[in-house]
Amino acid sequence: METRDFLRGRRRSELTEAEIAALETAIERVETVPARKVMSRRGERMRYSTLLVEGYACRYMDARDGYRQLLSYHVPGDFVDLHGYPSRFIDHDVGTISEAKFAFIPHEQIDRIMVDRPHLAAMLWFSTLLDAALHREWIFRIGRLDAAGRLAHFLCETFCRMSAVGRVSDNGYDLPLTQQDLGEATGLTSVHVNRIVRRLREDGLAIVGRGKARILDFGQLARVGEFDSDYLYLEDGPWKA
Amino acid sequence: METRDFLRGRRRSELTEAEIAALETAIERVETVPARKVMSRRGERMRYSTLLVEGYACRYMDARDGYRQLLSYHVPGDFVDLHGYPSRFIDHDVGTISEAKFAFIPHEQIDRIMVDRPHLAAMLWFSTLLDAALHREWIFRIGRLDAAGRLAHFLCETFCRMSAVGRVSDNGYDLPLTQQDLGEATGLTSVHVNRIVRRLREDGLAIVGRGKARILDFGQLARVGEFDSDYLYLEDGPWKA
DNA sequence: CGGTCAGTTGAAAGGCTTCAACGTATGTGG
DNA sequence: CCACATACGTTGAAGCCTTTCAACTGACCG
Repeated sequence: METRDFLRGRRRSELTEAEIAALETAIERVETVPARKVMSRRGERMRYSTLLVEGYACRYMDARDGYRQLLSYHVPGDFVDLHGYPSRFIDHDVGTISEAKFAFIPHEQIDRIMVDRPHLAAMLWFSTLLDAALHREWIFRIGRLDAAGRLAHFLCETFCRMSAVGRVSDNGYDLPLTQQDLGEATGLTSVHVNRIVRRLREDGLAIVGRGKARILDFGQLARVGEFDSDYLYLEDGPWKA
Repeated sequence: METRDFLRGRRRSELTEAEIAALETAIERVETVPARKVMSRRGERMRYSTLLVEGYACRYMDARDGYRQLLSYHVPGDFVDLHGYPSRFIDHDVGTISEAKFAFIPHEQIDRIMVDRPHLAAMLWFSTLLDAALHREWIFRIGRLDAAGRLAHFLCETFCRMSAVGRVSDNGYDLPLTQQDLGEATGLTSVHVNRIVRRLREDGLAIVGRGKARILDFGQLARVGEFDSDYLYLEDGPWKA
């Protein structure tokens, strides 16, 4: 059951047994990829899409001067490059953060789903729109929040998403990002991320470091980050007070 | 032919006559909406999706302190809130910029397209992924470029998109955005936008004002904004030197 | 012709970056 | 088991890009 976490914890994602089985049989192979490895490159022709089964990955773009901008962060259950299906190629890079396990689904299999299973097709479409909603929230985060707000918002987001796929215990979860990575996700320098992480810790909001995050005061963190989990389309959980 | 501009000028968007006809007959009604009017509100239940036929619109989110963040800018041919189809509601606001004409397509009609016309359905899906690609570029723009770069990038993007749908003449096009709006799109204040617009003009790159933009030196503007039109999936045009 | 809204400009303040050095953990080879 | 390399994290000081605050201009309109 490699598709176990696909759309897990999301509203409006009712899949029938038959649909889950269809998705499962569409998988060609499952592969484990080392940490910090490029999976797909900008402009590359895509013949399959990959579902992240275990581990963490991200999308990113490179600026001319060598700086990176992270575009999204992915957790198990995310259909990472389904964006390459309708257009047959992708416009950004995809890479792993930690060691990760991917299920490969050839595009011909998705073609068949489009023809035979309109509802499952709509759910695949839906999952790419969840990414779009995530992107919009990142625009808001970077465009309108200050450094502390950006970090707080990012932490709230990862907390909720990890919780939805059962990867949170005692308000802590794996977050294998360096301060450099966090800066590339939030449009900040690693130096400034360092100072903000420290402030969040001193203020008792969250502890970030050593590949882990622990949320100490979600309510306060959500206030600082102007975070509202609606855009994640999650079933009810601890983040809805 | 209200769907005349749908996917116009985009690569990988071959629609058959029958598909265009099917889309055309899916339209329930066409409506003209005044400038600066809210079309859909965050959290609203959606029963139809709208195709922008003429005029300009945008997506946006409000921050607590009253500031807005624009999330995308829409030109004729854009299927603005198709994002509300698979999930039945939207997570952001949509409003007009100028007076605009919309074609309304009920979700039941899209359901039928999903069942009867898998290829057209894939094209609808594709059009929402163009939005996602746009969102990613906006993240990059705001996260990694300075003020001049952000404005330059935004101008290159609107220039290319307007050109693709035949709304550019003599390198000039309608851009009915105030400097305040431009600031909300780029994560800047209107005061700073003013200074940058002035600099772009003095440097001979572009003239922005009075609801119009004119590109004087696209190559230089693209360099400043680190702009590459790949993500727009456009047929060849003047922007590919 | 006053009122409003967009645009313009100057001066001061501030948040974040830059630069640079140092600390700390982990791993590897002699 | 220590010496060394490397990568990540920490801290301070200086500088700059952008914001903030404030005032003024110009265009349009009832």
